[in-house]
Amino acid sequence: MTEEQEVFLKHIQKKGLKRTAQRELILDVFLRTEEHLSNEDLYRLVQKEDPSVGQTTVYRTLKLLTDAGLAREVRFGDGRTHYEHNYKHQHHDHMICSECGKIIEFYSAELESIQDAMAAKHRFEVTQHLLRIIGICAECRRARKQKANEESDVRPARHAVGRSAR
Amino acid sequence: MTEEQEVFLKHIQKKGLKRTAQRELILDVFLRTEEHLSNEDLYRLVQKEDPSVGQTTVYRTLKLLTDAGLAREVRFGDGRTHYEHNYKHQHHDHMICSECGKIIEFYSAELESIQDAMAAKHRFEVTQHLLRIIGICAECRRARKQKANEESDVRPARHAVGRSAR
DNA sequence: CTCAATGCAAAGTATTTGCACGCTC
DNA sequence: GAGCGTGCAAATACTTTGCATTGAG
Repeated sequence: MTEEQEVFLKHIQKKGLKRTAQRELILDVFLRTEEHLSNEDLYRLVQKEDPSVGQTTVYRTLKLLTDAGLAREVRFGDGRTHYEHNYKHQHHDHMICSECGKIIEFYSAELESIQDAMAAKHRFEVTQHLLRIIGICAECRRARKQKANEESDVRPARHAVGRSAR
Repeated sequence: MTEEQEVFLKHIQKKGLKRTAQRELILDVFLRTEEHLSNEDLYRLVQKEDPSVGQTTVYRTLKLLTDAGLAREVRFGDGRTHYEHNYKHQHHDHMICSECGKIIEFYSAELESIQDAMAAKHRFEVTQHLLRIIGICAECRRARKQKANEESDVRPARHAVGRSAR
């Protein structure tokens, strides 16, 4: 049994809840997937292994995993909630490319310590923090630049490019 | 006319849109309110001055204001989108008390520069960033401590306190 | 045997869209 | 006058809840 499963079991027992096949399957699939999963994503993956599992159960189990400290909720601002591993995973932050949707994870000890210092200054006890940097990734920038060059046959075009929303 | 109104007007004209009483009222109410407004919040405030304005219009106008650079979307993770002033307002971040819901705004130049450095390292062009620190504010901590002291007549209680979600 | 867990359908939220009518430009 | 803007109702999208049934302890 993995450590995570033990943590889960302990949580279940402490809360007087029950161990069920669905919960174990959902946990299992979640653990196997090193990504930012939305409810829907996880639901689909679980479905592949047991089509009888309902979406509601996935919703409920993800909350449970979050409670147990195995998962972490992340909202990227696209309307749905994503979950990522939280057990023995170093805290990290995200850069999101608004062009291609790619998510880059990064970590900076300096960032963390300054955040803590800011919190301390306001005598605020930190439970968690979330940093999201939105912008354009290296690849999309390159693609963009290339396109601009192709167009520059006609006109230098040194103005800012208007960005499209949503 | 305030600077903001000029910016708005210019945006409207540039886009070939139209100046309407509703848009002006909504902008006006928004500018008067130095808070994090949800759509609903703004809608209610606008309603007080003109009950005929529809909620849809508020939704659409807030998007417009965001486009014009006057407002900024902020998602605190409670499911709805909030808006705050963005014109000539220094970028700032938020600490959110999970106990009382209070929002503390703060700013750190160091944080900003490290974020920029991290982005540069990944050759990522930053459009915007959002930092949210969730925890317990000074007041709620005090209240909590006091309560703990009152209870300590019975038992020293030096264990960690379990936090409640949502 | 008791009470939690599940799956379905229905109910909630928050937000967007289709449409007929009204109002700027 | 042409086309955008508006308000309403309906449609969406995501998530939660009520309920009868199933299953774990």
